[in-house]
Amino acid sequence: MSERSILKRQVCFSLYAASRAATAVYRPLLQELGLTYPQYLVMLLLWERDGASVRELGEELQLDSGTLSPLLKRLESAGLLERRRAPDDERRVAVHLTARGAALREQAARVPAQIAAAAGLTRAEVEQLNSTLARYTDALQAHVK
Amino acid sequence: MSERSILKRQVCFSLYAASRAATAVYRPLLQELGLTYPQYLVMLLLWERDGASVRELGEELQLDSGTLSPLLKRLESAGLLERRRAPDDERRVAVHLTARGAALREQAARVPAQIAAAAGLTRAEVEQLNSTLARYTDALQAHVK
DNA sequence: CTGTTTTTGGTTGTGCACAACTAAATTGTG
DNA sequence: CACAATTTAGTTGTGCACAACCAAAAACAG
Repeated sequence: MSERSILKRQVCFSLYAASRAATAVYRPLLQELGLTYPQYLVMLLLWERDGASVRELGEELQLDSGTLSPLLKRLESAGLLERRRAPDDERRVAVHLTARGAALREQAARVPAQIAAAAGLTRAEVEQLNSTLARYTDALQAHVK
Repeated sequence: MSERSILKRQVCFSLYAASRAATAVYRPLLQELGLTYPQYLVMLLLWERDGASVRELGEELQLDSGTLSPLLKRLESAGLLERRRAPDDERRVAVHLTARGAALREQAARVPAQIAAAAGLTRAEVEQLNSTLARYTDALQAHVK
């Protein structure tokens, strides 16, 4: 293990590299849908929770309005969603799918299987990786606050 | 496990979130050194391999010149390094630390321990996470080419 | 009800990532 | 040697991330 480079010995770098490698695998698949990877994550949420507010999306994705506002604006001008001020609380902006946005779900349904094929990990390994990462993220986030 | 949200069930999102959470823990520590996280990675490499070329740095970091060129320019104007065309092959740009850049290594030496404290994983878990991530990244990268 | 505080979303500015392209230097081939 | 192909850095343009700041709406306190 000591022959690994200075970078590869650090978990942070492995994460950083793995995350970008995963995004690179998604890129060509999502390009067919006209989405970037963060846009795809937003759509995943909206397909399950149409009408979520910007704050709720940000909570799930751990992204602030400085990232989400322009991203949502791009999805809006692509005709996939609409933003409407909530009538009962005008601070909130509810994000609603258009028919086109909702329809995209069918096409996107094929994506996860294609990714899984590329990952080269067993289902059990995926489960374990996922849960270790979740604990790691939680520990780090607790430390920042 | 099925009560996890649509996002948290996907390894790709766990990676994406974990990577950003890790960067967020580094940020205040690196700010004292005047570095961003990707800049810190470049400095880690240079502290071990002063004079590496842009191509070599990009190979290790999996970053292309579109990312590295401006990043190196910022480190250069911060007085931490210099870029010199290699006399034997003028296509290559060798990146050399300045005295200030080399000296920063002492200050940076404290960073990894502070991060480890925040991670909340045992040494064995870190080792396993790291090796699973490396295999995952390799599998994904093989699939892209 | 009035003034303050909090919540919510937005804007601006900086720094990655990465695709697409360019230019210069080197290498390979007939 | 001539000249095509390759290697190496750099530039430009788009889209995240995130800090710092702002404005409007709502909730709260006296």
